[in-house]
Amino acid sequence: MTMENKMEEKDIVSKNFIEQIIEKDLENGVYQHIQTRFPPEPNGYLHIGHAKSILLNYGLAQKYHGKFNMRFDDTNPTKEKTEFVESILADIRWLGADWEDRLFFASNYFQQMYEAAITLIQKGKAYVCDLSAEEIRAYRGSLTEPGKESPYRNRSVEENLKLFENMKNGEYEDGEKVLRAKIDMASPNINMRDPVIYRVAHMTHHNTKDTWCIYPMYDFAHPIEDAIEHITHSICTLEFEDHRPLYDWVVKELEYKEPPKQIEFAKLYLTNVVTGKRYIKKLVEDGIVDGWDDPRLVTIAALRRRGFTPESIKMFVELCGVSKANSSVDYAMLEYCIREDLKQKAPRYMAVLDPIKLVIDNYPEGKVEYVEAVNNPENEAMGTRQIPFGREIYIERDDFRIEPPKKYFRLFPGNEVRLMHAYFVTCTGYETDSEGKVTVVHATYDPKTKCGSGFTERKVKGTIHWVPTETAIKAEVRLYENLVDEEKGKLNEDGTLNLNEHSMQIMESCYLEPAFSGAKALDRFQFVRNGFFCIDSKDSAPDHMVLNRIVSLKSSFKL
RNA sequence: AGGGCUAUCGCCAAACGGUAAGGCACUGGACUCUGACUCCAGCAUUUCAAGGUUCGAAUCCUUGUAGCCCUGCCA
Repeated sequence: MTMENKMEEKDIVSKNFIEQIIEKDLENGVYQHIQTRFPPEPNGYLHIGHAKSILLNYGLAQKYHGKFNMRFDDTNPTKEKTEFVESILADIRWLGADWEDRLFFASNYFQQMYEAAITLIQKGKAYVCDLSAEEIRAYRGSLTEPGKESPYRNRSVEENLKLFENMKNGEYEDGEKVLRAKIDMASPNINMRDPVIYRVAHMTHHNTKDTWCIYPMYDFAHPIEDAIEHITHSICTLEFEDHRPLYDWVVKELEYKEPPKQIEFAKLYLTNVVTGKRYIKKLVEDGIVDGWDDPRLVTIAALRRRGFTPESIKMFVELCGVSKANSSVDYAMLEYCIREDLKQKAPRYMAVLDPIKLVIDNYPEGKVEYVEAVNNPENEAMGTRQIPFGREIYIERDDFRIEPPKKYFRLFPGNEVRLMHAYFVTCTGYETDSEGKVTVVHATYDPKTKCGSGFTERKVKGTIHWVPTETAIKAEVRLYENLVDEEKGKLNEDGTLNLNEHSMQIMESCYLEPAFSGAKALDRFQFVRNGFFCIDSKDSAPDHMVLNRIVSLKSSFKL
């Protein structure tokens, strides 16, 4: 069954709560169409959690024949960089979310936001406040006590208008004055206690440069951005639930037709994995990882470099579902998705990580023959390849035991196994060095048992991988494991992380089939559980292959 | 005068008063030129707890409990 079929099956079974809201809105004529958006602030790289939001918003737009907008929420020049704009767009493109010609910047709406603020002032719903940041905090009250009103709360409309214009014209220092919404200082919701909606910041903005020295706050800007773009369902994460009354207030006071509605869902966390922009940023800045695309991270760039496909991430996100319950998804689910996708499209090659020489004593010296191997038994369209076979080959050290444990059915003295794509061989002996370490394994082969010969007279329990000694390609391999936080994937109180010690292993060497013609470039590989490798590439989409022997080494056979 | 949100299997997650879907993980077994894949079987008499309403409750009511978020001129 294909991934698509599985997904379709799921769709039949249930709809998530956001889909239910949308369908009800469409039925009741609240909206004639639906429009969603993904609105990141360009202050870092995207990670797996953002993928959920992107794919959710894009998927919803597709499902209900609506539109999906890309929008940078760049209302705070102190944190944003153009560098991040580019990386974010590249990641979203890679994920396959298509914003068509609708790429927007909140900063392009600054004029409209400025005018909206004036509207509020004229309606007596906003005022310029001279209190300092500290004073505002003090006046705001606490979680259990109401706030008290600012002495500047009742300035006249005319005075507010003048003062706000002065703010815009740069007549005040940063922090000297702010514009506040006039709502309710006694509200149990702290966000409604006359929130600041405009602040002064003399700073060059990545997009608008020095045009403005006042910038709108998120709570004021976001509903306006959504309304301007005719967004219907403004989907965000749980921590904004408390902001929804303010969102609705802005949209109502500004009298937008068919106002957007905010819907919140739970963020995606991966169990024991460092998620969260803030934490990833710290790892990058502290040099604990090589960069934003370090394969041990779960940024989109890292997952791509590590070999995850857009399809696998899409499948993962859909499998996780959408709800309002805080949860942490098992990393095994992500691994399942990449296995599911790659097993159809990755060629299955052989490789030996820790080699031991196997000499087939009854095979003619100097003879080389080619055996034919299917590239992917589950996908015949991938064709076949020829592998040179000879008297001496490498096998995996772990595939030979002098004293086999119970139920071990690979090579040991007297036992016969299949060399994948080649012949049956029977182990006849072995050599060791002075320390007892096995250096060479001896065997004999049975010419009748060649792959493709149709030989069925007897069977073997084990099939092992091999590479020719002469023509194998030697490469350095890095086996990456997750950067795991033994606690919760979050920082400790003192700012440190509880990282595992073995977040990366480096293998000295790896012997690969000659099929890897571009092997000189292949100095780095990544390991995905159950034997999926990909070529580590910063510049292009990674090539994948499946090294099947790893499957048994890493996963199935537990001694 | 605090407010908001959430609790269903080890992990996600359906169920919308009619008798606990599905996926991941795990455990058996079959198959196998990859100990993989695939296949088949198993995996919540019970939904945070305790009461109540009802012929019938995960769903409604009451009272608790636990977790997450909120006191930026961040988003």
